Amino acid sequence: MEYSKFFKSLNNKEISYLKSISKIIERKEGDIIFWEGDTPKNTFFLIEGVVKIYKTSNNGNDITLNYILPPSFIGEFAVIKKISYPISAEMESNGKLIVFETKNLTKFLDKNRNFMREMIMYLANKIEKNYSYCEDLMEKNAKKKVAKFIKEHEDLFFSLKHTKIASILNITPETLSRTLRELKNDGLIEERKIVKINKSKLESLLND
Amino acid sequence: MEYSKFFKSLNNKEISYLKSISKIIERKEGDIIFWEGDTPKNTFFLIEGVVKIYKTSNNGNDITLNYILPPSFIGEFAVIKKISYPISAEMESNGKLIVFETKNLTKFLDKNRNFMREMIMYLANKIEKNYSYCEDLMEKNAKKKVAKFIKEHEDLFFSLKHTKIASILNITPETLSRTLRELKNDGLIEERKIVKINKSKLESLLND
DNA sequence: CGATACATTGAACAAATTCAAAGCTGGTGG
DNA sequence: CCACCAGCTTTGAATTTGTTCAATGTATCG
Repeated sequence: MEYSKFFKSLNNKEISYLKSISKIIERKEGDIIFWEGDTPKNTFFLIEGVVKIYKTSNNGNDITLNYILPPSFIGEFAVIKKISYPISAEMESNGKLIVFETKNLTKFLDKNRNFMREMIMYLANKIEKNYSYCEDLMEKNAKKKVAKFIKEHEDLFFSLKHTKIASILNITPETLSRTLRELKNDGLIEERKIVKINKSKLESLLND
Repeated sequence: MEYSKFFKSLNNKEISYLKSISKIIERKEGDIIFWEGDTPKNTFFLIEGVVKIYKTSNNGNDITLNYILPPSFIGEFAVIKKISYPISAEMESNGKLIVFETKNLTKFLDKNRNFMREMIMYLANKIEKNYSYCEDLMEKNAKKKVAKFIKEHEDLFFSLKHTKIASILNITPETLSRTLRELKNDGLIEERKIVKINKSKLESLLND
């Protein structure tokens, strides 16, 4: 796996150091990456799939605070602050992660100026994304909320289950279902039936 | 003004450099710090007051994305990313700001390892706060939303106008008013009437 | 004493949630 | 190959909750 794709400012030696203090793991939809309260002994970097950041409230409901698309660290702020995770992270789809040993990673960060620069840029990006996500969430009109999500994440719209999309948008699956119907009625979404072409049968028909 | 209070890792020389590329300004409630679309020629650091971060949607409604309490940079991510502000910032109360020349500040950041470290910690903090704010906003129940705000920001609850609090919480002033009444009825809030003591009149009564 | 800005209240309305039931779909075992 | 099950999706009806808009109340300041 080409780490250099994710950490562009680092030279070969530095990249191989990062490789030496990490490993790549695969995770399935529904797998938990870390729970609220966990100590960040490992630092996770998403390279494939979708991750949901959430909190479980007293009454047991999950509130989605963010979703993370690769390439991105997950919960890096707790790592940097050296506090236990105040949030949970769960796979919303199958995916892959780089898992770093936190201790070595933070040591490396503290020593390496380029990596620091990259981290600053990375954190700034994350803040921007969080604002943008927050903006989407605060849209109270479900129709606009869903429309925005489809527009910005067509790929996720087709690859994630509706329950997962609903959870990302903090709406109920029922509302999502009804909203999609409305969007279809309004002609904003077209329903395409997938037509499988069975070539051999076509051939045989033509040859009759 | 003791910059060293805000930038703890810097030595005297560095602090006086920061002073040389900045000035302190005062702003009043309702003043705009920057508009969405502005180029971040200046970088703002809040040292007193409350700032609202928001976006104006197509239909003209403001959506609050965050509120900022001192000491804190405002819109620092746009400065770091060298993009124009994708958000607006407005004073929700009277306050004070440090205004840096962005060009010199970013140059300084790029050269100074301690400042970089401090910035990384600072950005991590901001991400954490944003999640926490997001959590509060996503609470759909107005009663809990308001209760949480009062609990976490008793000072702001008493110092900000209700319209400002409502705007921070993304609810209408009417809802806030009704919610506060409910909280009072439930005994979660006690209404204390402030009794002003007019000492001179008291004196004169006693001297009669 | 207005005037102005802010706060509260009421009634009608809009929109999402909840809960229950029914519909689909893909996979498994007989 | 069919029947059945489990998980996901859709639909309906009742309910809850916040918004909107209009009106009234309240406070502060010249």
